[in-house]
Amino acid sequence: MPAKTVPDIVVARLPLYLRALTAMQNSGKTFTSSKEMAQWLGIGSAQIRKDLSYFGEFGKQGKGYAVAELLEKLRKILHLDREWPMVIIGAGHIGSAVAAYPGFAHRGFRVCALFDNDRAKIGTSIAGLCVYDVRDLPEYVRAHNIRLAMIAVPAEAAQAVAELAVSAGVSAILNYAPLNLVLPDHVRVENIDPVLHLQHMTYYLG
Amino acid sequence: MPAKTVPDIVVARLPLYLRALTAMQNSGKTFTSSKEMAQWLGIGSAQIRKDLSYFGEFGKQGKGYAVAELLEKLRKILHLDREWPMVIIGAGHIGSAVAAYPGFAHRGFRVCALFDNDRAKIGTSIAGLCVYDVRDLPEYVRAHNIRLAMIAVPAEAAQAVAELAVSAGVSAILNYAPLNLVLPDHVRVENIDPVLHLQHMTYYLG
DNA sequence: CAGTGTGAAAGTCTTCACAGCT
DNA sequence: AGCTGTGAAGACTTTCACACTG
Repeated sequence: MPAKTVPDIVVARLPLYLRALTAMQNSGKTFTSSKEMAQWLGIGSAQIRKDLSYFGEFGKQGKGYAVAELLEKLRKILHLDREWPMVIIGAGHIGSAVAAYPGFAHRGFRVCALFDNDRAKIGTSIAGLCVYDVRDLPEYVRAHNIRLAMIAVPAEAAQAVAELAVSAGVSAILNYAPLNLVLPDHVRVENIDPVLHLQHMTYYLG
Repeated sequence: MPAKTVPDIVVARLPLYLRALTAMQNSGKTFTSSKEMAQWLGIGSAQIRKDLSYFGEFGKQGKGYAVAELLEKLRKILHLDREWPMVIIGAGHIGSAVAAYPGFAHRGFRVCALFDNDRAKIGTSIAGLCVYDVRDLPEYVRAHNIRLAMIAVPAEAAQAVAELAVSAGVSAILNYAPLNLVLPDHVRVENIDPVLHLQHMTYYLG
């Protein structure tokens, strides 16, 4: 569908549009406009129109966008017209909290299992999910065709488990460990480090 | 110190440099170069040099950068030469996990207290911190001169508590609720929504 | 020589502004 | 009349490449 190749930064905004549209739908709206979405999101309306134009023409001239229809299109574009199974590697503080996060299910994702190397945790269950030995990760990933992993182990261990996951077939990683993972180009990595955000903001807090 | 005004995107990278340098220091390195840092971070060396040049000249020609010295300079620039007290609003899943996160203390931040509106939680303690009534937030923020808050309440409640926090003097917010907060321009807001990252990545997972 | 600091060039992203559709 | 979709302009960011320094 994309005629030109789509800038990554544009792709990154689509989930934002999805989120705003979902909120609108939940509040009963059936139509919206680039202007309304823009106010909601705090960005410019032209940007939204241009971003969407990379993927097709979804609006009705003079009327705006049908919320349900645009939602469906965006979901298809982002491959959210299916459910993505995920594993979490690391069953400590962060891993447990992420496993218990109720926000995944309704937005396209399902946490299947946790992995750890701590014998005290292996075999227990967290948030209703089994904790397996990290050595069984490759087998599990292959058996269940897992493409997505979240890494929530200490920084020292992160690179090694990331490589293990990738060698088993994982091709996208959401990394909570505070370091930069170095992985083959075909693997997508996104990072979450709250401290980075805080340190960014303190710059402005004279 | 900044002669020109510094692009925000440059400021956003400084914490990354800080993190890499800290890791280098912990592994015993005393000198590094823009090239080495660049490999570590997966970006270009020229970018690092140019970013740093907005703030001064920190390198030694032909030698590189003294790790400890550059760390100190960056900390000063980001105002991390002090400890920032923070509050967490919302003592549910996410708030509790964030409160228990051990990664703040050594990177310039200290969680002081949690706030919630659930009578069952108020008065209890989580991760060694008191949970207070959210109605006492303004008083607490003023009394302790809090500038930073993390919001971890359900989406429906987030805008209201953000406004409450801001009216009491909070000027930077790290928002874990999955919506866009609309606040006065002088308030800095950064958002963390793991699902956004996942949805970004699934685009590329054919 | 190895590596910084930096103008200038190249590249990318956002915003403008308007033709065209309903 | 109101709003989309989009070239073209403008703004911003990254990268290049080299004079300069210890």
